[in-house]
Amino acid sequence: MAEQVDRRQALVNAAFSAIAERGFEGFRLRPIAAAAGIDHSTLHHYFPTKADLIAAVLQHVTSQFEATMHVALEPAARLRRHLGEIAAAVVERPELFIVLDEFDLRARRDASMAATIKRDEQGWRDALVAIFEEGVEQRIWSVDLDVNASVELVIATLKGSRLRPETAEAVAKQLCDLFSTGARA
Amino acid sequence: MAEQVDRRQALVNAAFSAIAERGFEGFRLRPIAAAAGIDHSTLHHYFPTKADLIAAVLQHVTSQFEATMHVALEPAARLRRHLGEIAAAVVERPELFIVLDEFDLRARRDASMAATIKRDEQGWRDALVAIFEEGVEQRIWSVDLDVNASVELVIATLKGSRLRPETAEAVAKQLCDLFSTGARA
Amino acid sequence: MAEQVDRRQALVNAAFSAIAERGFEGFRLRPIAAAAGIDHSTLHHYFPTKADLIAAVLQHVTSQFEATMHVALEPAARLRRHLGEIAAAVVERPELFIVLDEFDLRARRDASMAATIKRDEQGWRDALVAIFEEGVEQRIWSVDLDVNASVELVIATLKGSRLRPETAEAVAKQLCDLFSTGARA
Amino acid sequence: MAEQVDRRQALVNAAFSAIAERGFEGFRLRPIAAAAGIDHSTLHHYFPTKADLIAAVLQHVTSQFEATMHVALEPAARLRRHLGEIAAAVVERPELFIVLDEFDLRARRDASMAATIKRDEQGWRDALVAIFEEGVEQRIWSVDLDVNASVELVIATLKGSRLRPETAEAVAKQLCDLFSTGARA
DNA sequence: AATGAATGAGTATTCATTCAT
DNA sequence: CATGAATGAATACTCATTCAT
Repeated sequence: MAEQVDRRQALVNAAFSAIAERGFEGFRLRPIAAAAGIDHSTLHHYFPTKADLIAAVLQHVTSQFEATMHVALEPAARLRRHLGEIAAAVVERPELFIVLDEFDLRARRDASMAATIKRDEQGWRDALVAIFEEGVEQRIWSVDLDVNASVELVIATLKGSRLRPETAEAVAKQLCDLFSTGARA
Repeated sequence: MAEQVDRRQALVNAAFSAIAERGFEGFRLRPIAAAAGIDHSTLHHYFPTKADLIAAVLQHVTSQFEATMHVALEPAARLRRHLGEIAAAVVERPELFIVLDEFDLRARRDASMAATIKRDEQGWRDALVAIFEEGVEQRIWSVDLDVNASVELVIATLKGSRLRPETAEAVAKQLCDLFSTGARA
Repeated sequence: MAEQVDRRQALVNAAFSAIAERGFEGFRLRPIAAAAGIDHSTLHHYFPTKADLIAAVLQHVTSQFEATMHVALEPAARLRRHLGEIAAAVVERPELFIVLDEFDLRARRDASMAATIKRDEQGWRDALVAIFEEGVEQRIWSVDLDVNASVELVIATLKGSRLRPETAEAVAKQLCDLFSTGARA
Repeated sequence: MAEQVDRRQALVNAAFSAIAERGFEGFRLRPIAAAAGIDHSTLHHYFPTKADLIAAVLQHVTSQFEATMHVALEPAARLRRHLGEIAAAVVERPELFIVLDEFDLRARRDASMAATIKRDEQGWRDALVAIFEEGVEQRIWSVDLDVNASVELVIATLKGSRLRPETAEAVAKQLCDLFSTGARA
């Protein structure tokens, strides 16, 4: 029983690494099976089709993004903490975000993949909305602040940082500073 | 003579559309040739290898991004104008940005592609640096403004908006507002 | 288990016949697979590349030339017997020698093939050297006999007979007669 | 007019070199045309089909083997001279003999090629027959000498030497010595 | 559960040849 | 004469999937 779970997980891990390194374009089942130490036809016992394995990888990836929101903190600090943590994650585990990018791009042509991603992002989006709404309520930010646009800005910025991990932290900090103090002389 | 150019261009256009619609993963030469109305072996007369065609598509894509900087404007207005124009382009021609995303992702595994993209982006990066440096000089923005981080923030944000065209304009405006006035109450 | 060996052998046999009949120039994999009664892609299950199949054919061919030297015989008789046996083989199985010729020619441009052939020929060459050295020692042949040149002469003659099987036996006999009566001590 | 002849010859020369270096297996028309400095479709103006060009190469090769028999010499000396000259040619222009080998092998599957080669060889064969018949007549060699077998032996030996130019001269000398001392009347 | 043999549709690429110019 | 565009049949090789064992 445990074997099964392990094998499945080994396959998902191998698939994840393969996608991170070579993208979907060069994603082939045989090397995945080989990396997991099993015959390539045995792989089909665990994942009947290639799409099934890919779906499992997506699950695996999204499951790593349990919202790390620190609700106890006041909004500005919470935003800073959140942006910092994600930027740090981009630096520490760039493959995770590379793979996410692959999935984001693929979701454009795969409805079920798009749905999974959207569901997963909703939690994130809601948490960000909460930050900004609380911040406005507490007069940290102006009542004129466009909450939705701010949320999308944060999301877009973080997504856009994924391909350049080396700039992720500076970018996150800069965005945070703009929200905190603005840029005027 | 004109025929040649047309055929080549027709192939590049067909390839561009195919990548926009199906990504690199499903990018096959036969349908491209068919879409251009020629035999698939004739395609190789124009582009000896698949990579050659892809390179031509990349050229075609990057050539559409002639810097649209309005140097006459003062820095803040220039930034606003620039962000607005790109956001508008994302809305009007989302495929262009989708394909750019495909190339960005592919560049991670293809050095020559990475070089082409980097060269192309350098002009953009330089123009943004100029905006912020002039802005700081003219005391529009604080001398403490991290110019490089700001540039990367703008780039990351715009790249991150590519996958969600519907939010691109609001996001660009929000970023611009933060630079102009900040968000404080 | 037996199936596997049979299929592999069937492919090698079919490949051998194809090379004998049409040479390397017209050597294509599909007809080989068809002759062995399998799909052309299944062929790649047994021989990943064309070169692998060709290498197997070479092995198969060289393995048929286990030295048929009769060490018990005295040198002159041994030479006569050897020449006679090879000439007879050229007559009985001309395809074997045709294919050998194809490989000899190909070896000029394929180092690993050249190595295999050379290794295989070394045994033959050594056995011939032994015949002539013993013959000189026993004063059957003159001490002035150039052993190496004699060995190369035998080899060249036999190789040169491959393309004209109908003359092979007369040629072998004639060469033998010359050695019998013309090189005496 | 002279241009035409030159172009044709340039193509034949280029084709000859290509066959010498890569054999028939890798013999392609485009590189031949390129080597001759013309477009690949212009080649078809001079040689409508690939086979036509190959036939011209064969003509070119066989034309280089004008019998170099020195009829004035007495038979044994004539044989020695002839063998020496061919062996020297093998050493000096190995490509010529390599290409001949390619043609010999190909002639097995191409009747018209076989005919051309046979016709060309007939002159050689006749000259060798004359040597041995005169030699027997003049009691240089025994009346028991098998003239035809001797001729075929000479031919086989020389053909067999083609693939090993480095041994050609020693082999020719050895064969000659055997005839000198071993077939005496 | 696991294997390896088998499949067939598909992949880029090649090449002799033809044809309009 | 010469060109380059165009063809189509062929070529080795790939890969997800299936099936008998």
